[in-house]
Amino acid sequence: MPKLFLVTRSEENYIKTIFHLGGSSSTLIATNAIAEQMETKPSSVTDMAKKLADKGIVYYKKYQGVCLTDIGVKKALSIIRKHRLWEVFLVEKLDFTWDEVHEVAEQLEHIKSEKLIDRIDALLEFPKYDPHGDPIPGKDGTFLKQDKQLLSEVPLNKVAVCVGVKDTSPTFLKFLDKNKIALGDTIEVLEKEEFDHSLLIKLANHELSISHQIASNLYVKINY
Amino acid sequence: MPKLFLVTRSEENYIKTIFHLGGSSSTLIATNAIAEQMETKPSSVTDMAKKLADKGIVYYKKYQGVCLTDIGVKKALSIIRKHRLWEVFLVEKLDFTWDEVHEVAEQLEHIKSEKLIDRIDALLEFPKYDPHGDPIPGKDGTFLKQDKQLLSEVPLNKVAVCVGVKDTSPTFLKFLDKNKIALGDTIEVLEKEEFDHSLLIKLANHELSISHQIASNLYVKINY
DNA sequence: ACTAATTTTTAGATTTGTCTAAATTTTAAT
DNA sequence: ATTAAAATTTAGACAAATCTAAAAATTAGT
Repeated sequence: MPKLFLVTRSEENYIKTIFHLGGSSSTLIATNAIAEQMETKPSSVTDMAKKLADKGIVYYKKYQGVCLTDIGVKKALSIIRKHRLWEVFLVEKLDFTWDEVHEVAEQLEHIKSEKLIDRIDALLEFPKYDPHGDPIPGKDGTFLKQDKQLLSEVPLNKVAVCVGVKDTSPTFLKFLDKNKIALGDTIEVLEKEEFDHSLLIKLANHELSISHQIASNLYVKINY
Repeated sequence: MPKLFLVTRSEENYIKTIFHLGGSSSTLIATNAIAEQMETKPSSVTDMAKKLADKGIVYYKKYQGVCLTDIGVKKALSIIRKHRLWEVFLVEKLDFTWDEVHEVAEQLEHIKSEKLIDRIDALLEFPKYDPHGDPIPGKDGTFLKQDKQLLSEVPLNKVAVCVGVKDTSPTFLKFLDKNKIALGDTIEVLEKEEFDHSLLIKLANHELSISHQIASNLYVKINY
C-alpha cells in the first residue's frame, strides 16, 4: 500500500497546474511551461517533478516533461472540485463577485476535510458548474467535459448563451461587468468585421462591438 | 511604518497559543509551557520567540518567557475571531457536531481574507459565542470576558446554565453527549460528596453523579 | 548559601521548497 | 551534419521551521 496520503500545499499547486496545462491523458508538459504558469523557475519544477514521480503522482521523463498518473489525475480533480465548490459558495452564499472569488478559493481549496467539502456541496445543492461556467468534478472523480466554444468561433446570426470565460483576470471580468455581459446572457452574432475580426453582437437590451481578443476569451453554448 | 503584515501560519499558531496561556496583559509565559501545549521542543519555541520579538509581536525576556505586545494581542484576537466564527458556521450551517469542529477550524482560521470572515460573520447574523460557549472577539478587537465559572465551583442548590467546556477533547465532548449534557442546559447542584468531591446534579429530566474531574471541565453561568 | 535539579538557550544538523549559475541535453538552422 | 540557440538538469546555496545534544542560567532543597 503506497502512502500517497501526505500531499503538501506546494505539491497540490503543481498537480493542479499540470492538469490545467493538459497533463492528464499522457501528454507530457514541459518544465518551462509549468514554471511560467506558476511564476517560478524551471529548476524548481524539476525538483518537484522528481518528488512527485517518487510518490507516484506524475510520470516524469527527463528532458521531456511530466504528466499525471491515474492517481495524479484523481488528486487534481479533487483539488479542482474543492476550488470550484468554494467559488460557488462565495458567490451564492457570501455575495462575492466573479472577479473576487479566485484568490480566496486558491486558499480554501487546500483545506483538508472530506466531510467539509461534501457538506458545502450539499448546502449548495450539488451544483454542476462554477461561477465561471466551468464544470465541477464529481466526488467519484467524474468530470463533465463541457460542449462550450469560444464566442469568436460562433457563426453569424447564431444565438448562444454565455457560459464562461477563458481569461479569468480581474481586468477582463470587470470589463464584462461594465458592458453588462453576465453568465447566462443570450448573445447573437450580428456582424463579423473582416478587417480586424471584431464582432457586433446583440445582447438582451443593447448592441455592442467587441474586439477579437474579447470574443476569443468568452465561452458560449449554442442553443439547439 | 513597521511591516507587520507578513505573519506565517506557524507564527499565527504560536501567537494563538501564547494568548491562550494567558500571555496578554504582560504575564510572561514560559518557553516550556508553550512547547508542551504545542507538542514541540523548547528550543523551537526560543527560536520563534526571537523572531516574533523582532517583528514586534511579542516581548521576549531571556530565560523568563514571552508575552504579547499590543500588536500581538490584536493579531491573536483576529485569529481567535476567525476560529470561533468558523466553528459556528460548521455547526449552524453544515451540521457538524461539537467535537468535530475544532480540527477543521484550526485550518480555516488561517485563511487570509478580511472580506471572507466579515461575510461569514454576517451570514451567521453576528454571533456572540461559539459552539463551546466561548465569546467571539469583535472585528474592532473588543473581547467580552465571560462571567462563567467552573461547575465544580458552584455552591450547593444553585441553578446554573451550561455555557461551555474547558477540556475540548472529543473524549470529553462525547461523554457529555452520552449523558445528555448540552450547551444551554440548566444544571442544579444537589449534593457535594466530601470524600472525592464528586457532585450530584439535576438536569432537565434526570439526576446524575459526576466526578470532580468532569465538574472542573464544565463552564456554567449562574442565573440571577 | 551552596549544590542539585530544572529550565532555557546555543550551536549545529535536517527537511522542504526555493534560487542562481554552470553543465548538459534537445531542438532548430543553415 | 554541424553548430548555434533554447530548454532542462545538476550542483551548491539559502531561508524557514524544526530537531538533538551540549552549555548556560535559573530555581529549589537542605
